Amino acid sequence: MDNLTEMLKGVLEGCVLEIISRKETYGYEIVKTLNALGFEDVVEGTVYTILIRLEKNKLVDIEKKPSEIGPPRKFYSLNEEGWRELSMFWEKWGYVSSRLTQLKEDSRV
Amino acid sequence: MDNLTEMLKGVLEGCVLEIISRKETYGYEIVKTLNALGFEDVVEGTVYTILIRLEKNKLVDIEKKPSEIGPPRKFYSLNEEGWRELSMFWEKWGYVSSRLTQLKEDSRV
DNA sequence: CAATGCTACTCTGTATTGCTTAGTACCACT
DNA sequence: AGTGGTACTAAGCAATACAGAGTAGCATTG
Repeated sequence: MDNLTEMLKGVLEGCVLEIISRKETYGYEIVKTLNALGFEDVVEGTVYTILIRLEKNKLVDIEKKPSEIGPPRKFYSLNEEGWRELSMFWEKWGYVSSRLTQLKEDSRV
Repeated sequence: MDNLTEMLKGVLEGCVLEIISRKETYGYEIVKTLNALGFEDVVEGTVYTILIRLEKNKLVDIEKKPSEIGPPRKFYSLNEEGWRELSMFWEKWGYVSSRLTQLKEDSRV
């Protein structure tokens, strides 16, 4: 799927929160997870800026750990505020999603 | 629902296209339609910038008509390219939407 | 006829977000 | 020494939605 950029605004951060919520993980792995999920064009630069934002907004805890196959990794996990934010994200998504679905369905009547 | 701003990026234009596709309409009415649809905080400034963008991208035909209850209205209708864009929008939406749903469902397993 | 309120459009500037591009650096393998 | 995969950083750009102010037509009310 081409050029989803604009449509990903506002949802990509939520996806990253969701991925982190599953298990402690790090930037590079998050990129691969997103790619595997179908967001194939999401690149490192994008994810790292999101991670920095999450850190600045105090939604994550961070722990640096060495890796055996490369440079050290920064592991992210959600803190309490992060869980709240994730919950709010899904709530918003549900709202917007249902309105869009409704709009689309109406068009077929 | 509060502060959907970021999540509306990339979908609001599609909503406007969809609304125009139903019947020839004008900016002010589009705002009211969006508000009624559940996008209550969408204001005129936002819609008019979208309409100007649609015009610039040659996705709409425009006709100015007088109104009996106020200033004249600029009526918008989709041209062929507009219909193509609308179709692409729903395709993209379907894609993103299904990935998000999948991500959310996975989290409950 | 002045004031108010609804209708209707225009314009300037701002914040946020994701993307691009480039760079640094660690490690394993050949 | 060179290559390729791993892993993070950082500066600048483009697109979008929003805020806020202004202009203007028309109807109703006092």
